[in-house]
Amino acid sequence: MTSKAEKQRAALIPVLAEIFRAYGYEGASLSRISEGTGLGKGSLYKLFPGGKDEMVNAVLADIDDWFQRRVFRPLLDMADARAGVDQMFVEVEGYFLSGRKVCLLGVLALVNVRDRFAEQVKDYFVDWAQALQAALQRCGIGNSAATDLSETILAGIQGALVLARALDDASIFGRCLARLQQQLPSPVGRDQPTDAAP
Amino acid sequence: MTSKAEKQRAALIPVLAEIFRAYGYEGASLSRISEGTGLGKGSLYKLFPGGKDEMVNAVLADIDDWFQRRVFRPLLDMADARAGVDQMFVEVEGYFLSGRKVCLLGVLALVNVRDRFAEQVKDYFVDWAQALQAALQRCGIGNSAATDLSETILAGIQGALVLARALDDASIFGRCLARLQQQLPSPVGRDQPTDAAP
DNA sequence: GTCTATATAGGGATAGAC
DNA sequence: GTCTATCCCTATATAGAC
Repeated sequence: MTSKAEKQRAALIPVLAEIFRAYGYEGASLSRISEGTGLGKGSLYKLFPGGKDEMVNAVLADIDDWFQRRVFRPLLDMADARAGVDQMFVEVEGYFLSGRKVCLLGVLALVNVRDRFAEQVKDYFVDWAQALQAALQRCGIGNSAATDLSETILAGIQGALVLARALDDASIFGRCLARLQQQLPSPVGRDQPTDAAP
Repeated sequence: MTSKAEKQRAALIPVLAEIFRAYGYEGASLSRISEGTGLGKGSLYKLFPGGKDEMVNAVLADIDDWFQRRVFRPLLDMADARAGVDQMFVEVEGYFLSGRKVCLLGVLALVNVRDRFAEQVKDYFVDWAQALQAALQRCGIGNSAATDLSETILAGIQGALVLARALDDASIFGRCLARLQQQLPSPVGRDQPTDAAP
């Protein structure tokens, strides 16, 4: 049983995630990783023989797992679809620390190390889009409208992270999420305060 | 007169922009730049004594100039504010090649070389947000609603680029832009086909 | 299991030949 | 003005001491 090493590996994932998030793949040098984790390079290679690539893959697997459990599956499984969508917004806001953290998948999507992690990046967004689309349909939205809204919401979230970071103003993230949520149909017996103003 | 060198520099900017866009700051090595521009490192340093930093700054200045002329100033100056906003969407779609190119400012916003270009990144988005907000107000939208919508649109554009790239599907970009445009008030005598269904 | 030392490659940057 | 050669540093990765 390599349980010790496995536990250690698992404990490192969040730290590694933070570093890759902050500096990107190329910007996250082993020295920085060594400094951030408090482990020498030798130890790092014992735990991740594949080097940075393996670290990123481990981080991506962990992120995927988190989203599957906390976001995608609730969207697909919850009896009350609308509640699943609402939960998604709550989880997402928490996950990105209300806009102070950036999306590693988004970072990897933009730069051209992308080709190395393209499938995982794509799968992540495809899974999310499909789960959200299905939930929106179950909310009573038509097929193509649900696809559109799902796309709008995913793009809106990613863009909110970019903008919050660019303007160095985390509050943008919450506001964007709230407006995206307003585009949802009212959950029964509540009207949307979008158009008619006093 | 160093006009020759200046012209050469100017001609290089778009190539450099493409490289930084594709690979990010850290991923754009001088070898890649040398290969992409067809110039040796020596020549590059003659033209940009400050190295990569100066190259990026030159690219950012060029981008800023382009957006000022084609997007921000029209938004601020055109008598018909709504036409200015419409032009923005057209220009943006063209600029990002309908979603096949990514936004360098967005890339720089996400990774932590960011601190080095933070002001320029911030200024770019601030200028855009302010110009758009002003135009939207002139379209008859209330102050705070215009701020909200301006934020939504900027985030939506950036997010659409991320998503298009992540899913490797450029068509996403156009669809997202179109939906953002639908959130604008109707330009007089045309109704929004959003809510009322057949 | 951890770190230090080291191998090897590639990074940015400059000097100098042409 | 351009490239080649070169400097020095940092990067990744490994080997081996403890």
